[in-house]
Amino acid sequence: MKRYQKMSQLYAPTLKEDPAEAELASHRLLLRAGMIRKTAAGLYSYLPLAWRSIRKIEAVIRDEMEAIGAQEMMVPILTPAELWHESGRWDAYGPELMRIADRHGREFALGPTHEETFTDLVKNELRSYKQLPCTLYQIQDKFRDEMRPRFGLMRGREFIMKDAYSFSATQESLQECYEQEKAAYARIAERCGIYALPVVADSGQIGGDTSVEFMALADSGEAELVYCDCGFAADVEAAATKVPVTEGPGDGTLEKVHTPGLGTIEAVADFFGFPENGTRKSLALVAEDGTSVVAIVPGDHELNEIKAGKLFGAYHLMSDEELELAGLHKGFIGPVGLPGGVRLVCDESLRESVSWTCGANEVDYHYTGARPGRDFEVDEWADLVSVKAGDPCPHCGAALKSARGIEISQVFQLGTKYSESMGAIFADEDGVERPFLMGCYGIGVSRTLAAVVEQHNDEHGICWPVCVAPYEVEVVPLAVNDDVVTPVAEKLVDELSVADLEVLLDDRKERPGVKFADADLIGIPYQVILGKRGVANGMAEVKVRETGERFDVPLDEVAAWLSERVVPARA
RNA sequence: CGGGUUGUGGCUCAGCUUGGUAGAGCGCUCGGUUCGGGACCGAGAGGUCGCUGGUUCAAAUCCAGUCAACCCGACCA
Repeated sequence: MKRYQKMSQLYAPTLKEDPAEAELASHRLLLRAGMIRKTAAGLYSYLPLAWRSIRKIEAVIRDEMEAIGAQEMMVPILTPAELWHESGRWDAYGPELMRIADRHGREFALGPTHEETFTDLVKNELRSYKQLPCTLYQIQDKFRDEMRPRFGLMRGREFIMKDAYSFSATQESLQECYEQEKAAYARIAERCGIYALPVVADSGQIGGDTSVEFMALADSGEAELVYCDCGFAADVEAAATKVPVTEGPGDGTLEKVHTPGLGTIEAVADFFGFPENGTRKSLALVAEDGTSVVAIVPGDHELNEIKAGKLFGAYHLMSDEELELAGLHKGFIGPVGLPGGVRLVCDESLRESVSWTCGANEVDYHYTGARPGRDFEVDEWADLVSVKAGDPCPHCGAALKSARGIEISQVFQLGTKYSESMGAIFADEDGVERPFLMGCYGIGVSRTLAAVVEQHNDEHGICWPVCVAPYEVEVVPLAVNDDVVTPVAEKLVDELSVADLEVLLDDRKERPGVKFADADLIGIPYQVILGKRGVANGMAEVKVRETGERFDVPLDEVAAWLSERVVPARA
C-alpha cells in the first residue's frame, strides 16, 4: 500500500528554542520536536508523532504478553470506593489517590493501579484450580495525585501504564507467572531500545526475589543504584546491605588516645594511619518520638537517610545546642560511656567487628579497641548504611558501580494480600477453598517513551531507535517544486511505502537548513537527502541519525538498502 | 507541605528599582531576492502585561490578596 505522511500537513509544531519549563532531555526534546504539549501540570497531550511511538511500545508489550499467555482486557478507570474500602487502601493510599464523587455523593477513585478491580472481577468467575493460572492485563491511563509532578512524562498525574495481574493456585505457579513476566519485561525494555537493569526492589526482611524493578540507566534518573557486571543490581535506597569493615588499630584492648582537634573521620584515620573503614562514624540524632539516638556506621560510609527514616521516623541530626544538652561532643561521639537516655543503634555490618576506633565522648579523645558487649552495650543492630560504588558485590565480590536510573517497570509477588482481604477464593484439588496467590506487573508506557529519549539523544535532538521511531525513514528533498528533484522524491516515497517502510516526506517549502534541523530534532532514524546535484547523478544521500554516518546510495537501490537495515531492526 | 523563582503576542525574553498607557528576537501573513545546515530586504497581523482589589490625575511598574507554573526538598503501590 502506498502510504506516507507529508510533513507540510503533519501536526508536529517544532520549537527552535528550549521551553523554559523543561530541563530534562526527554522533556525538552519531546516538547521541541512537537511530540507532546502540556495541558496542565503533570498532564500531557501526545501529539501524532509521540502517539505513534507510544503505539509501537504498546505493540511490543502486547506481543510479549501474548507470548506468555497473558490476556488483554479493559476495566473502568473510575473505580468505586467500596473496592478500596475492602482492601483497606481507601485510607492507606493517602492523598495520592484521586477521589471524586458523583452527583449522588457516591465516592470513586480514578485508578492509580487496579489490584482491587481485577481481584473483585475474577473472584466470582474463577472458582476452580483448573482455571488457574490466569494472567490478565490492560493498557490504560492511570491517575496519581503526585505531590509534585515533574520532568514531563517522567512523573505525571495522568500517565499510560500497562498493568497485569496473575492469579495462581500455588506458590510454585505464582513463581512461574512472576518469572515469565519478569523475563518478558526484560525483553520489552530491550526491544524498545532501552538499556535497563533488573533491580531487586525489596530484598528486605523476607529475603528472596519477590519484587524487581527495571531501571533504565540515565543520569537524569530519580533512583540511585549500584550494579555489578555479574548481573546484581540494587536500589541504593532500598537495598539491605552489609558492607565490609576492617578492625581498627591496637591489640583489641580498650585504650583511650589523645586526639586533639581530630573531629573528623578523615583526621582520625590519618592520625592512626588506618583506612577510614577501620574507624566508626557516630551520628547523634533525634528520632520522631523525641528519643536521642546515636547511630554508628563504618567510617567510610554514610548513614542511609531512607533506612534511618524507616527506623526513626521524621528524625533530624542534632544541632549543636541539642548535642550539648544531650552531653555529647561533636566529633568525639562514640558508643562507650554514652550519657543515659541515649539509644545506641549500630549498623549490621559492624556486628562481627571487635575492635572499634571511635569517639570517647570526651573532647579531644578517641578509643581504640572498643568491643561491643564488653565495653558497651548495643541497644539495636540495624541496617543503616548506604551502599556505594566500590563496595563488593554481594554475589561475586567484584567492586560495585553506581548509576542513576529511571524505573520503567516493576514486577511484584503479592501473595494473598488482596485476595484474602477481598475474599477472592477458589477451590483447590481437594475442594478446599483458598485465596488466590497473586502477582502484579506494571510498565510505565509513557515513562518508557521518555526513557528511550533519555538514552537516545544528542545536541541536535532525538535519535529514535527504529523499533519505537514514529516513522522509520524521512525523505528530505532539498528543493520543492523542482523539475528534477520533486518527481524523484515522489517516486522514491512511493517505492519506500510499497516496500512497507514508514515514511515521512518533508515537502515543506523550507530552506535546507531548516529541514536538516527539524529532521535531526525529530530524530527519524534514517534520513534520505535528495539534493539537486545528487539526484542529477542518480544518487541519494542516506544519513543514519544516531551515528551520523552518511551513505551515497543509487536512487533505485534506496528502498532495498533501507529495507535491509530497517526491517531487522524492528522490534 | 516547607524553601527558592517566575507569570508581559504562539515561543524565548526585555521593560518594573525611579508610575506617564507596551518592546525586541524567533515564529506567522503578503511581496521580492535567496536555496546543502535554523537566509536577507520590505510591508503587515497579533498582547484585557496571570487574576482580584487597593493607592494615584495616571499602574505592566507601587501595595495587599489570590491563582498558576517551574526548580530544590519532604513524599512515592
